[in-house]
Amino acid sequence: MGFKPSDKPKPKHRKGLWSPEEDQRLRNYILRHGHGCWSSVPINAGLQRNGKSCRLRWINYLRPGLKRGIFSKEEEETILTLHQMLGNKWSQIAQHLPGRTDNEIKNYWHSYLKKKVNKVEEMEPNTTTRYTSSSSDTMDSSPSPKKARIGVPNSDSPEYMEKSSTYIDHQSILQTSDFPKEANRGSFLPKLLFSEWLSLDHVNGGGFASSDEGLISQNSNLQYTPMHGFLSSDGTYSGGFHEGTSATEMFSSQFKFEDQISGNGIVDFISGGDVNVCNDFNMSNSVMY
DNA sequence: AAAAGCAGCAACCGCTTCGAA
DNA sequence: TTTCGAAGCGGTTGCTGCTTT
Repeated sequence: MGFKPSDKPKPKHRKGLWSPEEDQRLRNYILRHGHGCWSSVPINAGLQRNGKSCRLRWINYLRPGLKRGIFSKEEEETILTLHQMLGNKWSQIAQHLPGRTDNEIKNYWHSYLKKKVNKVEEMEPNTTTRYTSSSSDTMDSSPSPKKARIGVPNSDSPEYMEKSSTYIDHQSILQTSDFPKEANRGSFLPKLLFSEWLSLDHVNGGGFASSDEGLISQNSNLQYTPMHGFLSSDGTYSGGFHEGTSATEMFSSQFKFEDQISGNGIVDFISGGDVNVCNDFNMSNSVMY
């Protein structure tokens, strides 16, 4: 009996939705050690998942700085514009929507924007597709009537607009003659970096704790929700951005922070000099996962 | 009140790309 | 140059909750 090496049973990986405990384990592990090689993450973190699944969970839901909730009008227009230019390059589109993931954008497209575009095309078959939202249909453009009923601010409301932290200069994109090339390089628009979130949190007295419990407890009015990030005590989402921070302020702070980064890595800005904590997060010109 | 239908979203799957050996 | 493993990406699936009948 016995197994030949090739017959060795592969470890049984859990599938399906992530439990809060799994999230906690993964988050704790990555915040402490960085992800390094994803295939080793579930082993080291004590998870019965495969590395791919861990990576996806981190990127789409656990990664700090994620913004959740309904898309603002600006975001919607950004997606429409970029989709028109880039096609289904969700990751590239996501690079221009700080805090949004490619998966989220893709879902939003398939569940809502695609239909909207089709509707416009049906209504105006002779015109070339106009992706940008017309002002007349923004009020009925809520992607999820269900959610609108449960108190999520309307995307046109001042409250919502204020919370929206996405900014994109459409003109600058359109006027960039070689836009697709530039977009592929992702070099001309601000990006949301994990490091930005860390730095802001750090600067604002967050004192990036080495444990997740510490991280949360530092923000006493934040409540972690396993699926949707952080809820502030008033129930609004606070996915790593600071409420009331304008897009300009946010990006200028990001640029300042980026200025402080030399070379290709983040060095020694958390945990009092424990370089190993963060040197697995590589800094590049694209969104950091 | 129950069942059916629908929509949204989280997660999986498989292909491609990249980099190291 | 080739091979192989890891990461990235986009398409798709399936579950869940809400709405409608």
